[in-house]
Amino acid sequence: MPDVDTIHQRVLLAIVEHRLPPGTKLGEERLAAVFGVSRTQIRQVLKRLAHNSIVTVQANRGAVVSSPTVEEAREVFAARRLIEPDLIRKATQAATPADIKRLRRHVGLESAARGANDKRAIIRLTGEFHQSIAEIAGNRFLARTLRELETLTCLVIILYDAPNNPACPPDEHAALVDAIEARDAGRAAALMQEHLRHVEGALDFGRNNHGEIDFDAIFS
Amino acid sequence: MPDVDTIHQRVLLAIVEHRLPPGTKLGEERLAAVFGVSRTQIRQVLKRLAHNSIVTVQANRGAVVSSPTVEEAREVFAARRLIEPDLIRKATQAATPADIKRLRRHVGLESAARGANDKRAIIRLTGEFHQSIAEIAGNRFLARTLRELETLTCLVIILYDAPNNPACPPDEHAALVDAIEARDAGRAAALMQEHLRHVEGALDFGRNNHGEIDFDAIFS
DNA sequence: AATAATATTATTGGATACAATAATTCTACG
DNA sequence: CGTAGAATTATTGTATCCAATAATATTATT
Repeated sequence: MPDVDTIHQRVLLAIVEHRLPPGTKLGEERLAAVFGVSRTQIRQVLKRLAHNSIVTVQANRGAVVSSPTVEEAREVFAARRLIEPDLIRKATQAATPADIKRLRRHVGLESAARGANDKRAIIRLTGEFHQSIAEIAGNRFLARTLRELETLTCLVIILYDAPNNPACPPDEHAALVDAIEARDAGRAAALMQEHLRHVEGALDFGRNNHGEIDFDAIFS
Repeated sequence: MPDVDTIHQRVLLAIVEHRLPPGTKLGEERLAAVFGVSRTQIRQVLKRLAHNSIVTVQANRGAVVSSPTVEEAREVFAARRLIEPDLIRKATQAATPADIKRLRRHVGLESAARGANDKRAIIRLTGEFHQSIAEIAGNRFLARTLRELETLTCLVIILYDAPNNPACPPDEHAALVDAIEARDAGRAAALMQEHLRHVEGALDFGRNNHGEIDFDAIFS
């Protein structure tokens, strides 16, 4: 019988891996049955997700996986461009040899997933990479904010990515680790900024999100 | 009969205004009686506060107002020094004349509260000023993070401020509004950074927090 | 008399039952 | 045949009840 934290993690993972796309209704009874727990537990999970904007709850109408608007998507990236260069600067100073080893191993896993064309693993590992850097940097509040932004990024990508778009430019993570290992905080920060611009640049905000139809655009 | 949001606000305000200092036990039944609601509502409020680190819950032992450690305090300020200069930059670009007028009026309220020596009003208004800038900047995720950091700052101040320390250097907020009005984003950002350094600098992290006793320090 | 073990009490955690609201289906009328 | 209204169903929101855990008081023993 899984506890609230476990359920939260599993639902989050399902959302991140795009098994629960934006717009999906998350009924309480349904989830309770799936995890074999009472609604009480599910309710806590949904509240938590809602607090991070991962899920949107309407009064008396339940929870659905959020569909970030174009504005929200831009704000997510603006926030990441602000926070992550600073985090990697701090990480470059704070990283122990063990940390760097761990990052290298992680990049290896990413390559493997890319080789196997395992998209879900790629998405998950990509997110974990950025969060690992946040942890090494050692500011729990910024790390928490990044965790939230990272998850939202996954929703944004599924809504707005241009077709046949590589999830994350393949070897930029490796370059980031190189800069950390060289203790070159300036380069690391610059690479991170560039990296985030690449990810955002690969999106197509003109294209409407899949869930809702923009009648204005159609009948104009 | 107040709803969850109202109760959340009122508890938060009480914490911010130092009427509920760090370490205060927040018993569910007690709060439920105070607000005339059931424990169910109170639990939601406490969960929400816990999620923002305002309150700390121990399993089966209830919730207490958090006592940020020295490390956490430094991390709060590090995060603010990163986020707020950027926010005021954005606010400088985005601010409408009405926004600027509102900020001026707010600074006026702060002066008045300082004149009346109303410490609780000073603390509250100071926080609201920073949050107003975040709203004008228009990034809801950064604004949310700042809101959390602001509240934690209030806890940090009560724990670590040097006695007889002016809450916030009096006229720096006015100078910030001046820079916004002059559309000088660079100056605004620099002033903000300086402002935050002043606030942090006025704290005494050597002094132990009031709640817990450091036996190691005493018997060494 | 002091301490340890035990019993009691208080408080939190969770499930269930009930109430309120929204969604759906059915029926009646145009 | 289609639409509007009403009844039904499903789902969320809330309170209460019970169980589990921790804190406190009591008692017994050395």
